[in-house]
Amino acid sequence: MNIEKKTEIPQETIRRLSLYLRMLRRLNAQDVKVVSSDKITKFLNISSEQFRKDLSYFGEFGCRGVGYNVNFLIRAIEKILGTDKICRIAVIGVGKLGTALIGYPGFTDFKFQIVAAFDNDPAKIGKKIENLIVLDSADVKKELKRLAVKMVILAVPAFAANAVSEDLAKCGIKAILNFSPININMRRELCVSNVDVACELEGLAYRLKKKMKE
Amino acid sequence: MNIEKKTEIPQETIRRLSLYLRMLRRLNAQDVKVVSSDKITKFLNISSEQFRKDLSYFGEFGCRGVGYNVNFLIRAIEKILGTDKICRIAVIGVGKLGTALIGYPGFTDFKFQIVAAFDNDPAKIGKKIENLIVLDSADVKKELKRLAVKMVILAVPAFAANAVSEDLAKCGIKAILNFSPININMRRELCVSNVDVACELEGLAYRLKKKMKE
DNA sequence: TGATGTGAATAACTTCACAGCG
DNA sequence: CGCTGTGAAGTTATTCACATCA
Repeated sequence: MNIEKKTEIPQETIRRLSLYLRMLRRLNAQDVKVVSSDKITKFLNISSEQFRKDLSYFGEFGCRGVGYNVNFLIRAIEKILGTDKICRIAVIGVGKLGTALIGYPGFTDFKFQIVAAFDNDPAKIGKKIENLIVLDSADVKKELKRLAVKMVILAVPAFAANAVSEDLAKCGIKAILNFSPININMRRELCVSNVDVACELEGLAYRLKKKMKE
Repeated sequence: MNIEKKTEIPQETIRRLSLYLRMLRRLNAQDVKVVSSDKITKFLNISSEQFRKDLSYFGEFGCRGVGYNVNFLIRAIEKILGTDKICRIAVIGVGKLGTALIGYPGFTDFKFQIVAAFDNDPAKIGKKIENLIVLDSADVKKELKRLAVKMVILAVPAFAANAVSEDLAKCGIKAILNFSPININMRRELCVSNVDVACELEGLAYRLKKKMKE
């Protein structure tokens, strides 16, 4: 039976799996071997039923009356997400944000590897950032194919984002994490996730305003 | 009648309002005066009904048979979000990411102003980043009160995030945009929005894997 | 006529309540 | 007994279908 197609899996379930994973890694680092759904979700603002339901879309991972084996569950969720194998990533645009992301320390524990950086600014091409030589954006197609990169982080200025994403789609990129403040044109064959600082701040501003009124 | 309490407003509606706003500003920059819900949503992967429904929670903003006045709608949405007034923000942690955010060019068009930067590293305190002198984290309470800051961007290492957020809550901060790779302890009086690069990449990895199977 | 605005219908998600099992 | 796993119930969000009005 196709375990992942029993029913459609909620979007949010996937996001929460990431959170569970992070928490589980923390527990693992603290040498916790077994943990209950209550414990895992205690600091995540998520109910334990939600946790169990989320996992239930993919199978059974716990021991009734006992809880979950931390190590086992980490591997299981990594496998579900597809992050059990090394994932090679390129960064396009090495302005301040792109540069910061290349050096991002939050990837420890993760199998994400940044293997290339690109920019179209001649002043930046050839420079070294962390362990990477900045490549010419003009060579994106050639280089990404050579490096077998499937996923990129896009951190170029707004005006360039759409054109770059078109190029990326053409050279076989399937997933883009977009930090440019623009909603890039969604082709159906492309997975895009937008991180938008201004949107987040606006959301906070709204909640803040609402809270003040109460 | 309390226009915002007719019914509860979906979380996602607020996020989408931000997207509409961005699109409207782009149209405005192109000197478009009036626009239909179809046009606005065309490049956003959102249905026009959704757009109209989202606005309907807050009132009526269009002209039947005609569409929406771009300028008027921009102001209306800004007012809804509470971003029609200048919003003063502090950045805590001026590592690479914090520094990049201070110089973030995506805030043009917005009324967000970064008015202070803090770090606890003596090597960084007193240095200048963009137009700001980096202040000592020890003075957060005093300075944020003085500067009337209600919202902060948190970009400190994971291990420090929770302690800092506790401090912030104590000194009257009401909203945190958290870039630290940790879910900070949600006090009820605090609005928190987490931006988590690893989670986003994991989400993409999952969608990528799923797409490959099809 | 042509677009908006909105109740009603549908779909998606979460919570509940409890059966199942170590 | 305790904690997991899960249908059913309840809640929330989206889509539909059409009344409305410049």
